[in-house]
Amino acid sequence: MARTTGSHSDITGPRIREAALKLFARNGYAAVSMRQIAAEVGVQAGALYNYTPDKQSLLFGLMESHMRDLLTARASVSRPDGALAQLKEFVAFHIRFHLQRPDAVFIAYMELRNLTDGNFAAIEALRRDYENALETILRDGVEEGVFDVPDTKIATLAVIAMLNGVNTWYRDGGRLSLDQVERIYWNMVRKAVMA
Amino acid sequence: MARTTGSHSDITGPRIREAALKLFARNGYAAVSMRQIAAEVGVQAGALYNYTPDKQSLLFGLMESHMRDLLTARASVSRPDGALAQLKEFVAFHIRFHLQRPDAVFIAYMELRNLTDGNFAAIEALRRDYENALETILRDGVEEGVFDVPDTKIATLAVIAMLNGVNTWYRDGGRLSLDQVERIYWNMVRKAVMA
DNA sequence: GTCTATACCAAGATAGAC
DNA sequence: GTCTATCTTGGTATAGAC
Repeated sequence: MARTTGSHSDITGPRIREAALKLFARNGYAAVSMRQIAAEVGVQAGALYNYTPDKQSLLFGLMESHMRDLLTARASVSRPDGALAQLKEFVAFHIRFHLQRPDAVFIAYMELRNLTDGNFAAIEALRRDYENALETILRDGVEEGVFDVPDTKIATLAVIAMLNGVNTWYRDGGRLSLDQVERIYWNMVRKAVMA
Repeated sequence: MARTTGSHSDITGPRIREAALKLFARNGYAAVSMRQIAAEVGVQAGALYNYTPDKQSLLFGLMESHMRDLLTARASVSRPDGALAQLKEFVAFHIRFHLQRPDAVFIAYMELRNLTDGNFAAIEALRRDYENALETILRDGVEEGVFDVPDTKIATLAVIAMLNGVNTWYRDGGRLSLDQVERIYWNMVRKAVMA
Protein backbone atom coordinates (compact mmCIF):
# COMPACT_ATOMS: atom_id res chain seq x y z
CA MET A 1 0.00 0.00 0.00
CA ALA A 2 1.96 3.01 -1.22
CA ARG A 3 1.54 6.23 0.74
CA THR A 4 1.50 9.84 -0.31
CA THR A 5 2.94 12.83 1.46
CA GLY A 6 1.26 13.72 4.73
CA SER A 7 1.41 13.70 8.49
CA HIS A 8 0.79 10.45 10.35
CA SER A 9 2.97 10.52 13.41
CA ASP A 10 0.51 8.74 15.64
CA ILE A 11 0.27 5.56 13.59
CA THR A 12 3.55 5.36 11.69
CA GLY A 13 5.66 4.68 14.77
CA PRO A 14 3.81 1.52 15.80
CA ARG A 15 3.61 0.36 12.21
CA ILE A 16 7.36 0.64 11.84
CA ARG A 17 7.81 -1.46 14.94
CA GLU A 18 5.35 -4.07 13.67
CA ALA A 19 7.05 -4.25 10.30
CA ALA A 20 10.50 -4.52 11.84
CA LEU A 21 9.32 -7.23 14.22
CA LYS A 22 7.93 -9.30 11.40
CA LEU A 23 10.87 -8.84 9.06
CA PHE A 24 13.56 -9.34 11.71
CA ALA A 25 11.85 -12.54 12.82
CA ARG A 26 11.51 -13.85 9.31
CA ASN A 27 14.87 -12.89 7.82
CA GLY A 28 17.12 -11.84 10.66
CA TYR A 29 18.22 -8.40 11.77
CA ALA A 30 21.38 -8.27 9.71
CA ALA A 31 19.62 -9.42 6.56
CA VAL A 32 16.83 -6.84 6.74
CA SER A 33 17.43 -3.35 5.36
CA MET A 34 15.87 -0.11 6.48
CA ARG A 35 14.51 0.19 2.95
CA GLN A 36 12.66 -3.11 3.31
CA ILE A 37 11.10 -1.99 6.56
CA ALA A 38 10.08 1.30 5.00
CA ALA A 39 8.54 -0.49 2.01
CA GLU A 40 6.54 -2.75 4.33
CA VAL A 41 5.14 0.30 6.10
CA GLY A 42 4.63 2.22 2.89
CA VAL A 43 7.02 5.11 3.45
CA GLN A 44 10.46 6.03 2.18
CA ALA A 45 13.55 4.93 4.08
CA GLY A 46 14.40 8.41 5.26
CA ALA A 47 11.10 8.73 7.08
CA LEU A 48 12.05 5.94 9.48
CA TYR A 49 14.59 8.22 11.09
CA ASN A 50 11.82 10.39 12.49
CA TYR A 51 11.04 7.46 14.79
CA THR A 52 14.34 5.80 15.55
CA PRO A 53 17.84 7.24 15.68
CA ASP A 54 19.20 4.13 13.98
CA LYS A 55 18.58 0.47 13.18
CA GLN A 56 20.18 -0.78 16.39
CA SER A 57 17.79 1.23 18.55
CA LEU A 58 14.89 -0.22 16.64
CA LEU A 59 16.05 -3.74 17.45
CA PHE A 60 16.78 -2.95 21.07
CA GLY A 61 13.39 -1.30 21.53
CA LEU A 62 11.63 -4.40 20.28
CA MET A 63 13.58 -6.72 22.52
CA GLU A 64 13.28 -4.53 25.59
CA SER A 65 9.51 -4.13 25.16
CA HIS A 66 9.14 -7.85 24.84
CA MET A 67 11.09 -8.60 27.98
CA ARG A 68 9.24 -5.95 29.96
CA ASP A 69 5.90 -7.26 28.75
CA LEU A 70 6.96 -10.72 29.87
CA LEU A 71 7.94 -9.58 33.35
CA THR A 72 4.84 -7.42 33.75
CA ALA A 73 2.53 -10.21 32.66
CA ARG A 74 4.27 -12.66 34.93
CA ALA A 75 3.99 -10.27 37.88
CA SER A 76 0.27 -9.85 37.42
CA VAL A 77 -0.90 -13.46 37.40
CA SER A 78 -2.39 -14.95 40.56
CA ARG A 79 0.14 -16.75 42.75
CA PRO A 80 -1.30 -19.95 44.22
CA ASP A 81 -0.10 -21.56 47.44
CA GLY A 82 2.61 -24.20 47.31
CA ALA A 83 5.54 -24.69 44.97
CA LEU A 84 3.83 -27.43 42.96
CA ALA A 85 0.82 -25.26 42.14
CA GLN A 86 3.11 -22.34 41.36
CA LEU A 87 5.15 -24.43 38.98
CA LYS A 88 2.02 -25.57 37.20
CA GLU A 89 0.91 -21.98 36.86
CA PHE A 90 4.35 -20.99 35.58
CA VAL A 91 4.33 -23.66 32.88
CA ALA A 92 0.87 -22.62 31.67
CA PHE A 93 1.80 -18.95 31.72
CA HIS A 94 5.07 -19.47 29.90
CA ILE A 95 3.60 -21.56 27.10
CA ARG A 96 0.64 -19.28 26.51
CA PHE A 97 2.57 -16.05 26.68
CA HIS A 98 5.25 -17.25 24.30
CA LEU A 99 2.87 -18.81 21.79
CA GLN A 100 1.00 -15.51 21.58
CA ARG A 101 4.01 -13.59 20.25
CA PRO A 102 6.26 -15.98 18.36
CA ASP A 103 8.02 -13.23 16.40
CA ALA A 104 9.08 -11.30 19.48
CA VAL A 105 10.21 -14.50 21.20
CA PHE A 106 12.24 -15.54 18.20
CA ILE A 107 13.97 -12.18 17.98
CA ALA A 108 14.56 -11.97 21.71
CA TYR A 109 16.93 -14.86 21.65
CA MET A 110 18.13 -15.08 18.05
CA GLU A 111 19.27 -11.49 17.81
CA LEU A 112 21.15 -11.18 21.08
CA ARG A 113 24.46 -11.22 19.26
CA ASN A 114 23.43 -8.27 17.13
CA LEU A 115 23.03 -6.02 20.15
CA THR A 116 25.75 -3.60 21.16
CA ASP A 117 27.43 -4.49 24.44
CA GLY A 118 25.39 -2.13 26.58
CA ASN A 119 22.10 -3.16 25.02
CA PHE A 120 23.00 -6.82 25.41
CA ALA A 121 23.67 -6.38 29.10
CA ALA A 122 20.29 -4.69 29.58
CA ILE A 123 18.39 -7.52 27.90
CA GLU A 124 20.33 -10.19 29.73
CA ALA A 125 19.49 -8.58 33.05
CA LEU A 126 15.78 -8.74 32.23
CA ARG A 127 16.09 -12.34 31.15
CA ARG A 128 17.76 -13.25 34.40
CA ASP A 129 14.92 -11.64 36.32
CA TYR A 130 12.53 -13.97 34.59
CA GLU A 131 14.68 -17.04 35.18
CA ASN A 132 14.95 -16.12 38.83
CA ALA A 133 11.18 -16.28 39.18
CA LEU A 134 11.25 -19.92 38.13
CA GLU A 135 14.31 -20.74 40.18
CA THR A 136 12.61 -19.37 43.29
CA ILE A 137 9.72 -21.74 42.74
CA LEU A 138 12.06 -24.68 42.35
CA ARG A 139 14.04 -23.77 45.46
CA ASP A 140 10.86 -23.41 47.49
CA GLY A 141 9.73 -26.80 46.25
CA VAL A 142 12.98 -28.42 47.26
CA GLU A 143 12.65 -26.92 50.74
CA GLU A 144 9.08 -28.15 50.96
CA GLY A 145 10.33 -31.58 49.97
CA VAL A 146 8.00 -31.78 46.99
CA PHE A 147 10.77 -31.38 44.38
CA ASP A 148 14.07 -33.19 44.07
CA VAL A 149 16.63 -31.50 41.83
CA PRO A 150 20.36 -31.53 42.52
CA ASP A 151 20.88 -28.03 41.08
CA THR A 152 18.07 -25.50 40.87
CA LYS A 153 19.91 -23.24 38.42
CA ILE A 154 20.36 -26.01 35.89
CA ALA A 155 16.85 -27.29 36.42
CA THR A 156 15.60 -23.77 35.74
CA LEU A 157 17.46 -23.56 32.44
CA ALA A 158 16.42 -27.07 31.48
CA VAL A 159 12.74 -26.39 32.09
CA ILE A 160 12.81 -23.11 30.18
CA ALA A 161 14.67 -24.69 27.28
CA MET A 162 12.11 -27.47 27.11
CA LEU A 163 9.18 -25.06 27.22
CA ASN A 164 10.71 -22.72 24.64
CA GLY A 165 10.85 -25.65 22.28
CA VAL A 166 7.08 -25.46 21.91
CA ASN A 167 7.46 -22.33 19.81
CA THR A 168 9.47 -24.20 17.20
CA TRP A 169 6.70 -26.59 16.25
CA TYR A 170 3.28 -25.47 17.55
CA ARG A 171 0.86 -24.14 14.95
CA ASP A 172 -2.68 -22.93 15.52
CA GLY A 173 -5.18 -25.46 14.25
CA GLY A 174 -2.61 -28.25 14.34
CA ARG A 175 -2.94 -31.77 15.67
CA LEU A 176 -3.00 -30.71 19.32
CA SER A 177 -4.98 -28.04 21.12
CA LEU A 178 -3.28 -25.53 23.38
CA ASP A 179 -4.82 -27.27 26.39
CA GLN A 180 -3.39 -30.60 25.34
CA VAL A 181 0.05 -29.10 24.78
CA GLU A 182 -0.08 -27.49 28.18
CA ARG A 183 -1.06 -30.76 29.83
CA ILE A 184 1.64 -32.76 28.09
CA TYR A 185 4.39 -30.33 29.00
CA TRP A 186 3.14 -29.87 32.52
CA ASN A 187 3.31 -33.62 33.03
CA MET A 188 6.86 -33.85 31.74
CA VAL A 189 8.05 -30.90 33.78
CA ARG A 190 6.31 -32.12 36.90
CA LYS A 191 7.76 -35.60 36.65
CA ALA A 192 11.24 -34.27 35.84
CA VAL A 193 11.50 -32.28 39.06
CA MET A 194 9.31 -34.34 41.44
CA ALA A 195 10.80 -35.94 44.52
CA MET B 1 49.14 -13.54 9.93
CA ALA B 2 49.42 -11.95 6.50
CA ARG B 3 50.24 -14.28 3.63
CA THR B 4 52.28 -13.78 0.54
CA THR B 5 51.68 -15.10 -2.93
CA GLY B 6 51.97 -18.84 -3.29
CA SER B 7 50.19 -22.15 -3.63
CA HIS B 8 48.52 -23.68 -0.58
CA SER B 9 45.48 -25.49 -1.88
CA ASP B 10 45.71 -28.35 0.59
CA ILE B 11 45.46 -26.23 3.71
CA THR B 12 43.60 -23.12 2.64
CA GLY B 13 40.31 -24.93 2.04
CA PRO B 14 40.00 -26.26 5.59
CA ARG B 15 41.18 -22.98 7.02
CA ILE B 16 38.47 -21.12 5.16
CA ARG B 17 35.87 -23.47 6.58
CA GLU B 18 37.26 -23.05 10.09
CA ALA B 19 37.26 -19.29 9.81
CA ALA B 20 33.74 -19.20 8.40
CA LEU B 21 32.51 -21.52 11.14
CA LYS B 22 33.94 -19.33 13.84
CA LEU B 23 32.78 -16.04 12.36
CA PHE B 24 29.30 -17.24 11.40
CA ALA B 25 28.81 -18.59 14.92
CA ARG B 26 30.01 -15.42 16.54
CA ASN B 27 28.39 -12.77 14.34
CA GLY B 28 25.83 -14.49 12.18
CA TYR B 29 25.97 -15.45 8.51
CA ALA B 30 24.38 -12.26 7.21
CA ALA B 31 26.63 -10.04 9.29
CA VAL B 32 29.88 -11.68 8.18
CA SER B 33 31.50 -10.59 4.93
CA MET B 34 33.67 -12.60 2.61
CA ARG B 35 36.36 -10.00 3.24
CA GLN B 36 36.28 -10.77 6.97
CA ILE B 37 36.61 -14.48 6.35
CA ALA B 38 39.51 -13.87 3.99
CA ALA B 39 41.22 -11.62 6.51
CA GLU B 40 40.86 -14.29 9.20
CA VAL B 41 42.53 -16.83 6.92
CA GLY B 42 45.14 -14.38 5.73
CA VAL B 43 44.24 -14.22 2.04
CA GLN B 44 42.45 -11.74 -0.18
CA ALA B 45 38.69 -12.02 -0.68
CA GLY B 46 39.00 -13.12 -4.28
CA ALA B 47 41.00 -16.18 -3.29
CA LEU B 48 38.02 -17.64 -1.42
CA TYR B 49 36.30 -18.29 -4.71
CA ASN B 50 38.82 -20.96 -5.56
CA TYR B 51 37.21 -23.01 -2.81
CA THR B 52 33.55 -22.13 -2.82
CA PRO B 53 31.33 -20.94 -5.64
CA ASP B 54 29.63 -18.48 -3.31
CA LYS B 55 28.89 -17.59 0.30
CA GLN B 56 25.70 -19.66 0.44
CA SER B 57 27.55 -22.84 -0.52
CA LEU B 58 30.05 -22.17 2.22
CA LEU B 59 27.26 -22.01 4.81
CA PHE B 60 25.48 -25.05 3.46
CA GLY B 61 28.68 -27.09 3.41
CA LEU B 62 29.30 -26.34 7.06
CA MET B 63 25.79 -27.27 8.10
CA GLU B 64 25.65 -30.41 6.00
CA SER B 65 28.99 -31.66 7.30
CA HIS B 66 27.84 -31.09 10.82
CA MET B 67 24.61 -33.01 10.38
CA ARG B 68 26.36 -35.88 8.63
CA ASP B 69 28.97 -36.04 11.37
CA LEU B 70 26.17 -36.21 13.90
CA LEU B 71 24.38 -39.06 12.15
CA THR B 72 27.58 -40.96 11.52
CA ALA B 73 28.71 -40.65 15.12
CA ARG B 74 25.30 -41.66 16.38
CA ALA B 75 25.27 -44.71 14.09
CA SER B 76 28.61 -45.93 15.37
CA VAL B 77 27.99 -45.99 19.12
CA SER B 78 27.16 -49.28 20.82
CA ARG B 79 23.46 -49.94 21.13
CA PRO B 80 22.60 -51.51 24.50
CA ASP B 81 19.58 -53.70 25.17
CA GLY B 82 16.36 -52.14 26.36
CA ALA B 83 14.83 -48.73 25.74
CA LEU B 84 15.88 -47.34 29.11
CA ALA B 85 19.55 -48.12 28.53
CA GLN B 86 19.32 -46.80 24.99
CA LEU B 87 17.83 -43.54 26.19
CA LYS B 88 20.60 -43.15 28.71
CA GLU B 89 23.16 -43.75 26.01
CA PHE B 90 21.40 -41.24 23.74
CA VAL B 91 21.44 -38.51 26.38
CA ALA B 92 25.14 -39.02 27.05
CA PHE B 93 25.96 -39.10 23.36
CA HIS B 94 23.93 -36.01 22.56
CA ILE B 95 25.41 -33.89 25.32
CA ARG B 96 28.99 -34.88 24.61
CA PHE B 97 28.76 -34.59 20.85
CA HIS B 98 27.15 -31.17 20.98
CA LEU B 99 29.45 -29.74 23.62
CA GLN B 100 32.44 -30.74 21.50
CA ARG B 101 31.42 -28.48 18.59
CA PRO B 102 29.43 -25.54 19.93
CA ASP B 103 30.04 -23.35 16.88
CA ALA B 104 28.71 -25.90 14.42
CA VAL B 105 25.71 -26.61 16.63
CA PHE B 106 24.92 -22.95 16.94
CA ILE B 107 25.08 -22.39 13.21
CA ALA B 108 23.10 -25.52 12.44
CA TYR B 109 20.01 -24.14 13.99
CA MET B 110 20.49 -20.38 14.01
CA GLU B 111 21.23 -20.07 10.32
CA LEU B 112 18.46 -22.26 8.93
CA ARG B 113 16.60 -19.22 7.69
CA ASN B 114 19.59 -18.08 5.66
CA LEU B 115 19.59 -21.23 3.56
CA THR B 116 18.02 -21.27 0.14
CA ASP B 117 14.90 -23.40 -0.10
CA GLY B 118 16.61 -26.47 -1.50
CA ASN B 119 19.46 -26.33 0.98
CA PHE B 120 17.01 -25.86 3.83
CA ALA B 121 15.08 -28.96 2.83
CA ALA B 122 18.27 -31.01 2.75
CA ILE B 123 19.31 -29.97 6.25
CA GLU B 124 15.83 -30.48 7.64
CA ALA B 125 15.76 -34.01 6.28
CA LEU B 126 18.98 -34.83 8.09
CA ARG B 127 17.67 -33.30 11.29
CA ARG B 128 14.55 -35.40 11.08
CA ASP B 129 16.66 -38.52 10.70
CA TYR B 130 18.31 -37.71 14.00
CA GLU B 131 15.05 -36.96 15.76
CA ASN B 132 13.64 -40.24 14.50
CA ALA B 133 16.43 -42.12 16.24
CA LEU B 134 15.26 -40.72 19.57
CA GLU B 135 11.60 -41.18 18.80
CA THR B 136 12.19 -44.84 18.03
CA ILE B 137 13.73 -45.32 21.47
CA LEU B 138 10.77 -43.61 23.13
CA ARG B 139 8.25 -45.68 21.19
CA ASP B 140 10.05 -48.89 22.06
CA GLY B 141 10.04 -47.87 25.71
CA VAL B 142 6.32 -47.19 25.66
CA GLU B 143 5.73 -50.64 24.17
CA GLU B 144 7.96 -52.20 26.81
CA GLY B 145 5.93 -50.37 29.41
CA VAL B 146 8.99 -48.66 30.86
CA PHE B 147 8.06 -45.20 29.51
CA ASP B 148 4.81 -43.29 29.75
CA VAL B 149 4.47 -40.40 27.31
CA PRO B 150 1.18 -39.43 25.66
CA ASP B 151 2.86 -38.34 22.41
CA THR B 152 6.28 -39.64 21.37
CA LYS B 153 6.84 -36.93 18.77
CA ILE B 154 6.40 -34.14 21.29
CA ALA B 155 8.42 -35.95 23.91
CA THR B 156 11.20 -36.28 21.35
CA LEU B 157 11.23 -32.57 20.64
CA ALA B 158 10.99 -31.72 24.33
CA VAL B 159 13.94 -33.92 25.25
CA ILE B 160 16.10 -32.58 22.44
CA ALA B 161 15.20 -28.97 23.32
CA MET B 162 16.13 -29.59 26.93
CA LEU B 163 19.44 -31.21 26.02
CA ASN B 164 20.33 -28.52 23.50
CA GLY B 165 20.00 -26.01 26.28
CA VAL B 166 23.24 -27.29 27.76
CA ASN B 167 25.17 -25.60 24.97
CA THR B 168 23.90 -22.18 26.02
CA TRP B 169 25.51 -22.23 29.44
CA TYR B 170 28.13 -24.99 29.80
CA ARG B 171 31.74 -23.85 29.87
CA ASP B 172 34.84 -25.99 30.29
CA GLY B 173 36.30 -25.60 33.73
CA GLY B 174 33.02 -24.29 35.11
CA ARG B 175 31.21 -25.19 38.30
CA LEU B 176 30.14 -28.61 37.05
CA SER B 177 32.06 -31.39 35.36
CA LEU B 178 30.81 -33.00 32.18
CA ASP B 179 30.00 -36.16 34.14
CA GLN B 180 27.89 -34.20 36.60
CA VAL B 181 26.03 -32.42 33.83
CA GLU B 182 25.36 -35.73 32.14
CA ARG B 183 24.03 -37.24 35.36
CA ILE B 184 21.78 -34.29 36.14
CA TYR B 185 20.24 -34.22 32.68
CA TRP B 186 19.90 -37.97 32.51
CA ASN B 187 17.96 -37.91 35.76
CA MET B 188 15.59 -35.22 34.54
CA VAL B 189 15.02 -36.90 31.19
CA ARG B 190 14.53 -40.30 32.77
CA LYS B 191 12.01 -39.04 35.28
CA ALA B 192 10.16 -36.99 32.66
CA VAL B 193 9.42 -40.00 30.48
CA MET B 194 9.25 -42.80 33.06
CA ALA B 195 6.03 -44.77 33.59
C1' DG C 1 46.47 -20.40 -6.20
C1' DT C 2 46.74 -15.87 -4.91
C1' DC C 3 47.20 -11.25 -5.95
C1' DT C 4 45.45 -6.40 -7.25
C1' DA C 5 41.95 -3.96 -9.19
C1' DT C 6 37.45 -3.21 -10.11
C1' DA C 7 32.49 -3.79 -11.66
C1' DC C 8 28.29 -3.43 -9.73
C1' DC C 9 25.02 -2.90 -6.26
C1' DA C 10 22.88 -2.09 -1.87
C1' DA C 11 23.53 -0.73 2.71
C1' DG C 12 22.80 3.10 6.66
C1' DA C 13 22.14 7.57 7.24
C1' DT C 14 21.52 12.73 6.17
C1' DA C 15 19.98 17.27 3.69
C1' DG C 16 16.77 20.19 2.15
C1' DA C 17 12.37 20.92 -0.48
C1' DC C 18 7.45 20.63 0.26
C1' DG D 1 6.27 14.24 8.67
C1' DT D 2 7.49 12.64 4.37
C1' DC D 3 9.58 13.11 0.09
C1' DT D 4 13.55 12.88 -3.32
C1' DA D 5 18.20 12.92 -3.84
C1' DT D 6 22.55 11.90 -2.36
C1' DC D 7 26.84 10.88 0.48
C1' DT D 8 29.75 7.37 2.01
C1' DT D 9 30.83 2.86 2.98
C1' DG D 10 31.16 -1.75 2.26
C1' DG D 11 29.02 -5.89 0.25
C1' DT D 12 29.57 -10.20 -3.43
C1' DA D 13 31.75 -11.58 -7.11
C1' DT D 14 34.85 -11.44 -11.34
C1' DA D 15 39.05 -10.41 -14.51
C1' DG D 16 43.52 -10.77 -15.54
C1' DA D 17 48.50 -10.43 -14.05
C1' DC D 18 51.97 -13.18 -11.73
